Amino acid sequence: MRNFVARKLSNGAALQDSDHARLDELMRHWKAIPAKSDIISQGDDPEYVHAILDGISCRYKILPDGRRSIMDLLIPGDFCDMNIAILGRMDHSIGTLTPCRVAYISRSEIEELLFDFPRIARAMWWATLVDEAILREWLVNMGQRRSDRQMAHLLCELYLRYAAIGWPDEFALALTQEQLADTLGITVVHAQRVIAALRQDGLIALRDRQITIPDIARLMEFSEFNPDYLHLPPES
Amino acid sequence: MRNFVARKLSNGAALQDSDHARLDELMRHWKAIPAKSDIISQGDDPEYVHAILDGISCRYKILPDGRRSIMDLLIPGDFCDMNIAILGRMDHSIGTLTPCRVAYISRSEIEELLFDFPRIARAMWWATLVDEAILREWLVNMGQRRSDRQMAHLLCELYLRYAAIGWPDEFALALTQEQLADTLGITVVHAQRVIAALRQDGLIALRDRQITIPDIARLMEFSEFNPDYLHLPPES
DNA sequence: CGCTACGTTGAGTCCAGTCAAACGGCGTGG
DNA sequence: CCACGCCGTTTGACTGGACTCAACGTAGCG
Repeated sequence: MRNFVARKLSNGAALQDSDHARLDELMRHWKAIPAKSDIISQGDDPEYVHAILDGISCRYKILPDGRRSIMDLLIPGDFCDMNIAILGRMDHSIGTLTPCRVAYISRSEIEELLFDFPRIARAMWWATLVDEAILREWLVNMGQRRSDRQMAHLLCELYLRYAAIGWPDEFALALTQEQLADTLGITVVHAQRVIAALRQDGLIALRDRQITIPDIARLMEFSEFNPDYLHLPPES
Repeated sequence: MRNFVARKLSNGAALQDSDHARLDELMRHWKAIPAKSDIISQGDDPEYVHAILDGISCRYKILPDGRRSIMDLLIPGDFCDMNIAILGRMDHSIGTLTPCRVAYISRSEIEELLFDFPRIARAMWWATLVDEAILREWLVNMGQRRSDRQMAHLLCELYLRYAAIGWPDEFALALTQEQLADTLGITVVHAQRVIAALRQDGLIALRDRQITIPDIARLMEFSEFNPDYLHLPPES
């Protein structure tokens, strides 16, 4: 099984063999978590740092009236709570959307890692800053675009993020319409209509209840997608 | 003139006299920038790190059709581009909304600072992570709340952020309706109606074309404001 | 076989956008 | 000094995108 954490980080810094070896070691310990379970809950002061090895999870908050707001999608290679030690308590929760395999690493191991492997430390910084850039772009997306463009923009981003970790299979997104709706801040009913319209126009396709992208260039043009904010290395 | 950078950072770590002295030294060099000018533009690879000493500026992007999306408001004490060296080029711009005084610090001075003053370094980390938490809350705000609550929520946040740097005067926000509208992702016309409605209900007041808050507790209740995400120390 | 979760469709409502116009303050230049 | 233009604010009428409520379809599963 490939190490998607290493693949992701190598977009942020040129890792060497010793870095890869250490990362492989750290990913040995993992657990399987079913869909729709919390990895960390709001208010926790977690003991371990978690990284997604497989599946999709998300950062989310629940509002007083019960609505859920998804603020981040975490795919294989992403860290959940790298820096939470500095803030103390989690101000949001992290939960699985699909079944996930999640690596857990003790805080002391992380501290050693950052100290002994400066290239990895730099790549971790890069990853943190890219996460922030993604948040900013999501803000633009929600604030300024109509919901069909929003949906298309989100799909473009995920397509590129999967590409950036060298995902072996063709892009196929297994989220439910409710999960997509909570991410975009729209209702399930409206999400359904948006998806239907994008399908009608051939911008996306469904296979096995999963969303696929027949022509990424067309989808990017439709959603005015500019990949700069992902800070990926110039494509090889 | 008080050092708002030091005041802000002391919310994230207990600074000592030597830390304060060094921060005061670093803020010696500054320039005045008129309203509506860029401090850093998209695509730049800035040589200096900037901190706001006075006034309000913002992170923003311009969309292809000319609309502006404001993704962050920077008030005195906030750093603009702490970590941009790692990402290389700016994926957004930073510009003033009101006239500002902006300190500039060379990258090498920053590196020395982070190395020689571990308490400051830790506080900088704290500030970066709080910025991220604010972005996430803005995402919740835009996605899930109606525009009157959105506006109220934003005002509550700014009220607390000004309080957290020990702002000497009563809170009074000098942004135009267009600037607020671009921040919330609504139109100027609608921003005007929202402000008028909040005023009608006595939740906000205008004085000198500036927004003031007669009763912060009422405004917080109205907007379902939960201050946890700002990670401020328990109020003294 | 019936339950549950997810997806689909329709009708009506409402929040926010659009277009348009007018008002007030303020600085500038004739 | 006044006229003018600019900027930000205010108001009105209309439109439209997204929400609400409600029902039905469908596939998987105990």
